[in-house]
Amino acid sequence: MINVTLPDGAVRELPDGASPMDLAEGISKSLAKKAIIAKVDGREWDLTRPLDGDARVELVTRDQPEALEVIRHDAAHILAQAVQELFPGTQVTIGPAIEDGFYYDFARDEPFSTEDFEAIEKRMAEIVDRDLPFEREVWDRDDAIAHFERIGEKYKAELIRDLPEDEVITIYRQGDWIDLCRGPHLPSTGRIGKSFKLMKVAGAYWRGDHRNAMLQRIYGTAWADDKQLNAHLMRLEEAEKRDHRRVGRAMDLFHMQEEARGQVFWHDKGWTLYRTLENYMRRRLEDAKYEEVKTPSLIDRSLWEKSGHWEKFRENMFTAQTEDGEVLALKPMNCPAHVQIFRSGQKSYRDLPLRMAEFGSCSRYEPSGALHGLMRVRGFVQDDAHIFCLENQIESETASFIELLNSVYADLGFEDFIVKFSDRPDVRSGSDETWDKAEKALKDATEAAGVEMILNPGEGAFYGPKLEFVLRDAIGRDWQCGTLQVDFVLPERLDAEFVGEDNDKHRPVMLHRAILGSFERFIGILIENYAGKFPLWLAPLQVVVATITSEADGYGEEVAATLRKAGLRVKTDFRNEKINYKVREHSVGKVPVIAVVGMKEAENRQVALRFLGEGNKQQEILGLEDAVKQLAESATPPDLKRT
RNA sequence: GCCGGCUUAGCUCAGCUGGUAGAGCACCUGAUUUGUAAUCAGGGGGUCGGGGGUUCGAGUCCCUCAGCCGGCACCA
Repeated sequence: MINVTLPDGAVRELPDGASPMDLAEGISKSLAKKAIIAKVDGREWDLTRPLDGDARVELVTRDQPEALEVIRHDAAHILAQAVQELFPGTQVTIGPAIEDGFYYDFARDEPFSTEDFEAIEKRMAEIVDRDLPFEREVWDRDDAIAHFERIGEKYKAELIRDLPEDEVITIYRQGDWIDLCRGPHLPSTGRIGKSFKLMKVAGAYWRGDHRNAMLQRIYGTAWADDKQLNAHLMRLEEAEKRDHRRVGRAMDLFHMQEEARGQVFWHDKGWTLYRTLENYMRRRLEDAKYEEVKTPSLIDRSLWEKSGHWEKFRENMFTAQTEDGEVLALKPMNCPAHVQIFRSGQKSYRDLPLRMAEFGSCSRYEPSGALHGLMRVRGFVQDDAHIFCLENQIESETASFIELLNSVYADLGFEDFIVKFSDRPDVRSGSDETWDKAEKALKDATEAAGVEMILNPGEGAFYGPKLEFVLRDAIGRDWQCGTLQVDFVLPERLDAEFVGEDNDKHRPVMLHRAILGSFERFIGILIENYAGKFPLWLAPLQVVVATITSEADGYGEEVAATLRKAGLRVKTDFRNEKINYKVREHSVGKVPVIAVVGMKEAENRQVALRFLGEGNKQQEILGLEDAVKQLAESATPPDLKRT
């Protein structure tokens, strides 16, 4: 007999060789039905896998979030089986559960198309109906390799070969189909249900390496029930409406075109938004004791060679050649230029920390496939700054940077975001000792600031480790916006120095940092976050004064003039149209406030303010002076409200 | 850059197995002076992404280039 301890502390006796399923059935039929997997002493465990002794056992049921991962993983297996049944000769590789779904990578000469999805989904449903038990088997390593080689699954064989020597090779069987897999799985295919849907096909390199073969990845989504599935599909549909490219066109913010790939034509309204954001950032930087500079766009290649960028990023730099053979590069970033300003004249330890900011226009020749609306462009402006400081100032500078970033993000509507810590990459500059020092300094400082971070191994910059502040777009894609990088390398390479207390020359440490990252990307995220319905202070057009009859136009003009005088961005709509028409048009155009003016208002010197909202007509009739006062106040940028 | 898909009016999209292009919205004109999400009537607008080919005939089939979209790779 074995003793099983339940989460509530109760202990149950079960016969030897009993499985978590037996446990569940012993408790209640409905639990046995709802159970997905078990956690045995904290380890994930198949329900049907016999327990190997006394243990703490927890049953994970269908309604728990962890269950979704298992359902999705199972769905990936079923997808692979369906594909192999329908398309013989297709090799399987890997197929994990991911956020909202799963994928499976296949090797096949013929491309899959979304037109194949219907047939594949149908076959998947059949496999669910077959209710095949998932059976876990432990295989000998060499047998497993030989088996997969024999059936022509060279990717699987390679995977097994590369597993650590002591790894237990487990194979999961569903009917006559088997796959190398760590598990766990549901007891049978019937338990998964049919709340899944194939979403898209895409190319993906074997093992994520571009030197390897290109596989075909089929993405799917899977949920515990149809309600969840439909809710997810609905969310996606809603998210699509927030796409910054779509909203940007609809609101006439910007456009892009072939002749200037990866660069933005900012229209009047988009540029107003941009400038509002820039002015806000400028005030925040001034408050935080930064100085602002401006450096050249075209800089001789010799400087890029010194900094190390030429060697590492030459292919991604735009260059220009003069008549006499001089090669210049359009600056892809600002740091070497800032070091030049630091180097001009003498710097003393008394000048440190020196915080040098620039709204720096940068150009990078990004790979064609990487371009993506405003999120990934070739011409962009960073809210860049470099903090030249002493080693013992890294911690306090990191702390105040994180505080500033938090405050800026909160003002712009982002309360939570992910922070990643990226350490030394394989190809890098600087000695291991320098890296040890830089990584420790950044990590300690971040921890001291109380920030939770996710480790992102090997993803640092070539000159130093970095903190990445990641925001999410409407459909869940992550984009790095803010960053903080500790750099002991560039000051050395570019020979930056200051005179210390001891009257000797010393190297400063450089902190590279950005809050928005690039205006382009950040505005893209901002558009999607607000779905174009910006808070009043950011909205490019804040108020439309719309008259009901042309008799009120004179008063309407006066209202508009008064609002403009109070600093608001105002347009008038005196067209010969019904008020319904005007309200609809400006609501669709996401104008935050419509000031409706008819003869009633004109006679009483009032305005009817209608605020952008979900269907419900929120309006307020105010005296002109009160209305102006109220609007001017709510249009005040958050930082100016605080002072 | 790689794999796949897409590209028809300003926008969103129709156009079956090849027989020389349509809708809604937008735009323009006229009428309507209107009270909180679309007033009515009329009108203009497309070398169907570029180039090449097959065919008596190509928006439709084939090749090629470009751009965009979705992933992957890259991201100082």
